[in-house]
Amino acid sequence: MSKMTASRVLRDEGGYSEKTRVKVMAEVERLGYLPNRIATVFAGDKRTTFVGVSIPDLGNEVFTHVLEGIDRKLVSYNHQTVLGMTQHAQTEEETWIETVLSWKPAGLILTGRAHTPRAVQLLKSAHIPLVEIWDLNSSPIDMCVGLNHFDSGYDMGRFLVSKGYKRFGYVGTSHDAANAANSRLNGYAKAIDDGGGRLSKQLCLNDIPGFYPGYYGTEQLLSSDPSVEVIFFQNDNMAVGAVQFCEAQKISIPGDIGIAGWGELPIASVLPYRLTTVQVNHLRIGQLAAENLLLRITGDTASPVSDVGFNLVPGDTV
Amino acid sequence: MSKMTASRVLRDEGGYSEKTRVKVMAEVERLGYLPNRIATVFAGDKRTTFVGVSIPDLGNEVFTHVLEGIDRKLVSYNHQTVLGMTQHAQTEEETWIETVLSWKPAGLILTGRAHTPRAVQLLKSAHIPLVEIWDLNSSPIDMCVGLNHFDSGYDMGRFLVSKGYKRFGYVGTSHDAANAANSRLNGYAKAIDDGGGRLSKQLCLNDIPGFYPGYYGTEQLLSSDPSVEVIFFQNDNMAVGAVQFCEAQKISIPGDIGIAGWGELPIASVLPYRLTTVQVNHLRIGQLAAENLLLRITGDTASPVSDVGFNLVPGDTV
DNA sequence: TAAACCTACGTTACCGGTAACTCAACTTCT
DNA sequence: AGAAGTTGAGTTACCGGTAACGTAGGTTTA
Repeated sequence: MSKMTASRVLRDEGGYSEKTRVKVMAEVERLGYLPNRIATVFAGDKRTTFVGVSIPDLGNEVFTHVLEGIDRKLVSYNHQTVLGMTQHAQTEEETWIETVLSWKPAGLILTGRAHTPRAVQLLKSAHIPLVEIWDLNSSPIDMCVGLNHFDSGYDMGRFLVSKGYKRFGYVGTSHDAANAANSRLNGYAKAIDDGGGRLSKQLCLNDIPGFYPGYYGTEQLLSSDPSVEVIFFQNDNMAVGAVQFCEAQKISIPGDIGIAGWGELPIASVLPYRLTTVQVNHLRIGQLAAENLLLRITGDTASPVSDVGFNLVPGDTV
Repeated sequence: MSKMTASRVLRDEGGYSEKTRVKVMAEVERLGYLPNRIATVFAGDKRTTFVGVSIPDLGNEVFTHVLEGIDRKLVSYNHQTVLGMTQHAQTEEETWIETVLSWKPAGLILTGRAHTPRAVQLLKSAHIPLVEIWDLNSSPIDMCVGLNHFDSGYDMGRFLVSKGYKRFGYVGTSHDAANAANSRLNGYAKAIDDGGGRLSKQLCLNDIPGFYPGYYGTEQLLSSDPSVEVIFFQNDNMAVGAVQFCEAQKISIPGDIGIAGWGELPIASVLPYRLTTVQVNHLRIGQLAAENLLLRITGDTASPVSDVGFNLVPGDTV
């Protein structure tokens, strides 16, 4: 029997008899044959079922939620996630993009919209479906899915202004001007400015945005500027750290100080009071990114810009 | 110029003149040539630089830490992580293994030691480096890295017995008998039995092991059996949920009830007191797994069983 | 009943690298 | 100077699938 006949049976392509099919399948069983998908890709100048997904880091819960949304969707369409942790560095991302492209992925999903010029060049000339997630981008390389971080920061700022606060603080962790957290800070600052308040102290710690930096960041901010009445944190983890600091120091919330987080992470559900925060459906971002990518992989069209939006949660901590 | 000459230059294989090298590199630059690594793998019956990494889910912080340890190490040796979320299901894992193997990965890292018979068969006949992580296994398919979960549960049980507790409780989330958390529970139960105490109530919630299940699980356990004096939780997240529940209900810790967690997750760092827990270096498990795998990929030998151990943290909550 | 058509296969060539071989030109040694 | 070795190339074949084409035998149609 020719290998072509076997190939036809295995691909369920038709053009073979039932008798032949049985014979082929018996042989497959006997030999424990597993197809070499590499050969198929190579032969047909096709692509693998891999989708490269780059995220800044895995320590940050929001990105793992996004990743989970992506992978679940991809798996259900027989695709696999190839992970890329960029450590918030564009050069790392560029290296990773070049490597992953050489393996002929079906598509790419990148976090953030800032890339090196060479990376952009590589992405464009690869001619494969691409989704930039997290921060919304009016002119994506191919597609993008996310929310407007500036607006979410602005809305929080405006809300806090409406609560009567005059002196504002901010605690975050990154110095990277191009990132989304910074857009939130910019929106927040703008809203405060528009509302006649004053952003009297902003802190960008050189740490990961977790509980403990929230804890000591609060301590640091309050000791260097005790006039601050309310603090907006980069995310809920940091805000929870702040709440714990205040509890430990018998600082009343929201009596003595207001606390606001961002991202609605699970931890907030067990606090003694509802945290003021911005609710974002991280899983949905991942799902939508994967869905749009898969549409393009199968040759359909997909919306170039998808806004998943956000919800301000008033809470009880301001 | 023949493509063979170009191939030699690009692989830095020697046997070419400087003049030729310059000519080749100029052409590479001009065409924006990217090598097709698929072709190389295909031609030489070689393997890709992909390493399949299966984890139960991404919602659980411990696994994301392990994954981070793995990926960081792999990246530094020019390998890439292909993610597999098995959703705690062996059949999902089997399907994923089959798919990933057809793409000729350099190696595999699997979480847990329980696999379907067919999966084991596939893994054995693939003849590639393989590390089973998390729970220690005296007879791994190839290699394993982790700790003895039974022992960690036993040690915690013995410690609590030594503190004078008589009536014990447990709150976890899974019903899967083969998993590591269950080994901890078994070790815990054995220590209580050996110490003459009584495991009067154990709860296995059908939920993810997060803060909120810890919160309502505690409520459920205490209302159904108020005699329980100390509760061991599946992980720190659940224990923190329990602490929050007790704070909300004005139940004193450790006066009215003892709380013990497992895994030393970051959240514990901002509690008002030090949580009694078991410290495990999750990142180290990932790193070591990747290290051993890479050793085997490059043809060296690596230890078949690596125990990363654990530390009981006495804390202030019992 | 002959032409037209379909069914179930087999044959050939190709994808893009690289191992293994060949070979001309040049260098070094006896 | 001739033999032997070295250097910098080119040539050929192959990896495992599949697209495209070929074809023998059976079936349908005019």
